[in-house]
Amino acid sequence: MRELRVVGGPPPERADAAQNRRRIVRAAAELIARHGPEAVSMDEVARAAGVGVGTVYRRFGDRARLVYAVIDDRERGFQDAFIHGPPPLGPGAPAAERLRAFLHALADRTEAQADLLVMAESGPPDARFRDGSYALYHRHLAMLLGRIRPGADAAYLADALLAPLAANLFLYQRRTRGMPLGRVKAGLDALIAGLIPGLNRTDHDPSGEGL
Amino acid sequence: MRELRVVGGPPPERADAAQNRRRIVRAAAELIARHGPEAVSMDEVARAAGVGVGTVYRRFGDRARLVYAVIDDRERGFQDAFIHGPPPLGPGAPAAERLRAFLHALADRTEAQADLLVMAESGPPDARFRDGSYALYHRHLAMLLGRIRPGADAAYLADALLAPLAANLFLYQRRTRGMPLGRVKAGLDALIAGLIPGLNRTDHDPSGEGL
DNA sequence: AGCATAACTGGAGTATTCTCCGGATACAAC
DNA sequence: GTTGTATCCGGAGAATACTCCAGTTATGCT
Repeated sequence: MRELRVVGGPPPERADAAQNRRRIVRAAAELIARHGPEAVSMDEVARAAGVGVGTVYRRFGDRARLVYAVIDDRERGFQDAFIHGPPPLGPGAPAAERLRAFLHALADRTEAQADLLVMAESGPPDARFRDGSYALYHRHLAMLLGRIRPGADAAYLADALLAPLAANLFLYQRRTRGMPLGRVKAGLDALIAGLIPGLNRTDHDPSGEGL
Repeated sequence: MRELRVVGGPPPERADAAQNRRRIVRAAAELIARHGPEAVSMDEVARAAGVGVGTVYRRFGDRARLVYAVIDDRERGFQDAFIHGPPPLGPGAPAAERLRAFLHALADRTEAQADLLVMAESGPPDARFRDGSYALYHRHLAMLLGRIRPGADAAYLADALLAPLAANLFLYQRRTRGMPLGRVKAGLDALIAGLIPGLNRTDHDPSGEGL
């Protein structure tokens, strides 16, 4: 009995190709960890992985996608913390609380991966959006917003709330403007306060954490 | 009687250098208009301007700054429409109305210059922020926000309201997601509605323009 | 006018991303 | 096992952003 391929699905990846992919990602991650994200060229990655540079491009298409593959490797845990994990990030808490918790968690992730993210978001202008994780965050945010404000344009607002966490702006605020991380989170709170019925009259930090 | 240079100011630009700068910007603008922004290499610009490529880099530092120079050339009018122009964009209208008008005008500008802006915002990650116009928009927005919500973090919120109008996101929404321009503006209205006391309870378009 | 010097010029050179395609190879069918 | 073929491999090559520096020129001072 032979298993049939899903109609229209992509052809399965050959075993050697899959192994090469893993080797490339691992080599890239190690080089980045050792020399910093900017100092690592595609040729070096290819050599360290023991493959030709053509293979790297065949697997990943461009530099941005390779870097995203490294990032995804690091944050698989975060990716389902807000889907399956415990409240307030995961299901169980009110949507407004989940929204806030999600943005804070995303700020923490951006802080942790900032250099890698900046590198990934350079390159093609749509690099950030075509990556699977952006779509995931967008869907999640749109779902929460849809519950909080049924009449609003959740798809637009999801993009608009993700935009201030673009790595280039985030890093500019943190490094050049010198804003502490807590101030960024408090600013995000102020931004969403207006979108949450019942909170829009106060400028106080609802959690009492201060900045 | 000799005129003294302002202490600490940059040395004045030599006459031939100023002429070369104008020739470079003009050549770049013409090449971009003819072949599209992506098809223009720095070497071509240099040749068309009749200078060496080293001169282009001496004047502008990198590709992003050259493109911003071309953009600035095109929108000098817009730059003071919201500073000296008539209401609701310029002074005279309530701050909340000016805020809304400004974001709409900025959306129109982003629409008009989208390809150029995308090109300019590629390159160094902080390309967008170090350009003079970003600082101008940021100051203006922070000033308006400071009047509307004295207690809020105007500097952060100004960045956050500029973020959804980053060219790469804007173009992705317009072209890939297929959002009409009016929907972007309506979404921005929804975003700021929460920041403006008294408007935060309605999802209606306050202007009645629809989308 | 002549001179000293700081600024400018331009093109060869470097580094890097990404493309292309002839040859090798894994996998399926028999 | 053998064979056919779709997929994959890898390095040479093209394109291009940016650097460097030896020679030139504008500018201010005397």
